[in-house]
Amino acid sequence: MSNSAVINRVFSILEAVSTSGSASAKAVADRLEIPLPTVYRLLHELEDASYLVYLSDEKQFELGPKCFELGLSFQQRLVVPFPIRQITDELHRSLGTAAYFAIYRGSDIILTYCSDCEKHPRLRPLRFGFHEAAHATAFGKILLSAMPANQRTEYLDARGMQVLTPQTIVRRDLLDDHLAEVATRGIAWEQDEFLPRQTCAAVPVRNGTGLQVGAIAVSTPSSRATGRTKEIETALRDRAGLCSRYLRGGIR
Amino acid sequence: MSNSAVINRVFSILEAVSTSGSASAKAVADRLEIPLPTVYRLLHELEDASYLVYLSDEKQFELGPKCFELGLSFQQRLVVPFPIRQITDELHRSLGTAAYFAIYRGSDIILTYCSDCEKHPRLRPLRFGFHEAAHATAFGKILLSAMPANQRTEYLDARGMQVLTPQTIVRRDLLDDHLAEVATRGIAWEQDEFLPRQTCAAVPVRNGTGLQVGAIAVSTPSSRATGRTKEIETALRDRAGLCSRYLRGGIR
DNA sequence: GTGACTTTATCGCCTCGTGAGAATCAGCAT
DNA sequence: ATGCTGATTCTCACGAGGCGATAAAGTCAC
Repeated sequence: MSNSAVINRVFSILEAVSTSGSASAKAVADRLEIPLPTVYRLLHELEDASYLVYLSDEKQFELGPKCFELGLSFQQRLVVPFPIRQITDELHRSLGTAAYFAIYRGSDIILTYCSDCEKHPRLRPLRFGFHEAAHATAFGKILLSAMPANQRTEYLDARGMQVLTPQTIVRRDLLDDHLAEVATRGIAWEQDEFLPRQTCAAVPVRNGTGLQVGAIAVSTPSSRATGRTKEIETALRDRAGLCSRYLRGGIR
Repeated sequence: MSNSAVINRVFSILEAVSTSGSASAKAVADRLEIPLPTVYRLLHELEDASYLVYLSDEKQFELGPKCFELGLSFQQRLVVPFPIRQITDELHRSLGTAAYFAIYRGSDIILTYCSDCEKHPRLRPLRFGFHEAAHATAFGKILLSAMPANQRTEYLDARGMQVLTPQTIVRRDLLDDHLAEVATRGIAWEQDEFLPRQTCAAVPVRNGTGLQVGAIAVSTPSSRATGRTKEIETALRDRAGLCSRYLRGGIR
């Protein structure tokens, strides 16, 4: 509603080129159902701004260097402090699971650090920058569990609740019950809800004022999680405390 | 000229936020001299599109996840084939210098792979994605030397010829002479022109049709380059040949 | 040179962006 | 509570400039 058509078009073009890898003017016009001359105009403006480049040999447009610079800038803005990385690494090693650190940002929670190895790889979709499917990930649930009801509704309505596995919780009432439990227990579990046969757990990290500012999490095959819940929970709470202490004071 | 004001404004806002790391609406308005209500409108459109996020606690806007996705997409588009990386790594090891691979893209040459180590670090500004200052870098000269005069003029006029060190060639006639020599010799040298006390060399890489498609390069402190020019040149030509052969055939 | 395609130029219509100004909201100190 | 300050949103009338059907020009392959 009430959005500038130009801006939407410009970004839809950028994204069309991005997902295609490279695209001709005509391909973009067809795909987005925008008249050709208009597409050319916008493509050229994007090219002038260095967000696109034109490969004249192949008559194709591709993403330009400015896109990479934006990505870099985003990344630099979210570098995780060394002590937090250390704590996450140590969690990874001691539990023998992939470990993650995620941080609040606006109304989202973004994965900013992964610690894994060949033997205990991270879940494929979980890389730096991941912020989707909050209802189906352990650290996403931490975010949701701390939200007031109306904000949670808004959040979930805006992004939807995708069905990722048969176990994904998609009924809103069930999710609310589940999140209430997460909030009281101070730990979020997720079994086969994001990826089949994979289990995750997350615990909130707080800053000096006691506010949740992020979460520390682990993932492991569900087969290796059974019988270790107590151990994992203790390890997570332990490391979350260390992170919170660092964010509170600086010194350990 | 004759550019859409909206589009320029949108991207200048995006870049203002990017360079500031985070910025309030008022700061953006002041910096770009755009009236406040307009800035708010555009900021919100960018927010709706997930190119910005609004941190309500701090009343600040920052780059959103879509920016990172664009950057990722750009990066994935330019991944260097494994054999080329191997050749560059091997060059790095055998010469004891940082080594680089850069590729043509549109009218630019973009650095797509760096091979370095603690002992032989790359030049700081040269990271993946680097494409500036073609007149002052060895692989940039490779690009320029292969351009017809009018195209070269256009290129240099568009980006200017920044003075980076006292040795940087900024007189167009001198550069043309220099590039003519680069073209005939098939190797580009750069001594203290990009960074003081640092020397680079680059040799073109060709594809099956004999067209230059990129360059392989090295950098080293100028003090360690003297007396080794022949050795470096041979090593570079050697590896460039391997790269070209790979691009020509696939098999080694 | 011919045909199929890509890219640019033209141009009047009319949308839709624009920004001054004012109202509203949010936070904070008194 | 009560102002006070600064951030944010709303309103609205003007007119710049985006839009796209159409057509012309360029480009390339065979």
